[in-house]
Amino acid sequence: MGVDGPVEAPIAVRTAAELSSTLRLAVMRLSRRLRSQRSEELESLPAPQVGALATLVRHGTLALHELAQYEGVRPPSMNRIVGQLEERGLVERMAHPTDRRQVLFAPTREGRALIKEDRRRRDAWLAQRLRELTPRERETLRAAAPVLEKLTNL
Amino acid sequence: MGVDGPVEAPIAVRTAAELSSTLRLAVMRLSRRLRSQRSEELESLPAPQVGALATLVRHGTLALHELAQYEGVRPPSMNRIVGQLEERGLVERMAHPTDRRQVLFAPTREGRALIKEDRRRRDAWLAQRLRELTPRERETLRAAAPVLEKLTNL
DNA sequence: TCCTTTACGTTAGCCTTGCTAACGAGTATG
DNA sequence: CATACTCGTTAGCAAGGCTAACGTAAAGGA
Repeated sequence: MGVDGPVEAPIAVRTAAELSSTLRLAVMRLSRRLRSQRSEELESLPAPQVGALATLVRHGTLALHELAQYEGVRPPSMNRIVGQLEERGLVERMAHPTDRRQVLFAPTREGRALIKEDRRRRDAWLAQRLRELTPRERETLRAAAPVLEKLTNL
Repeated sequence: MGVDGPVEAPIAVRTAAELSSTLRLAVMRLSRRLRSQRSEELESLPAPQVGALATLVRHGTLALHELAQYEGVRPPSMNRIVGQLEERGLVERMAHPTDRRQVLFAPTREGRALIKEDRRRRDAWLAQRLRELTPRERETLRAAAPVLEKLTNL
């Protein structure tokens, strides 16, 4: 670690393989840093609950098995998670309009506020880092952002 | 699909706040995708063991408490983790040359090979995605890679 | 239509993994 | 040389994931 070249000559990215591995490393590390910038109120919430709540905020209303699938967890596990979220008043359950087997979950106003605050927090952290770049570097990232976004949809 | 240029009108990234949130979202999503591309041999290894092994490969030789710190885990937990890695022949323990309290851990040849294969796997996945971009988009990412790397070091 | 099959959510019970507390051995410090 | 501190380890506890099994609801076939 810590063997950085001079600032004027950052690591050259020439070959396709270099591009892959540099990009992979940077993205993984940056996401770790971002993940650690959790807001204080969410600190007290276990990670699985945060994940489920965030997914509910993103998608609106989901059945239990759908939510479990999104979170990469089995229905019984998700059952426990949403139970805890419900106890804290962060999600609410309701009956499916036509299929009475399904139980739908949606975030409450409070749940939504919590997630929003967390995003705001991470954005603020990243924004501060971006301010420490040169205008030219920011411009580069501005151009790259849509491409990175496209990459996640391939 | 558009041939070239901003025909698809991807999300415009104008303000600083937009840049932060777009970048944050893309980085988090991309890292999730990357994380899921774990190599088959590592599939069988629990995540904590993979993490510890990867850290050992990156840093070479570490004492137990250092490794625990890197992985954000308490010494007793790390103790169990390296015990399991040792059983599988992926790491080996040795005495500290001067301080007889400390126990040093280093990856074995096999452990190193496993992590290397995993990285190769993820690189291959990302490289394939990159090939699906336009040359112009790749060029954009090539310019952005060093900036992203710098970002992780701020 | 009725009977069988499938899907959904829930409960029960197990296993893994993290933690704190406590301790012995080794090192630093007065 | 006695005391305080550090490191690794063990023991025991709590949380969270999983599979198995079950009741209810919907879908499908004779």
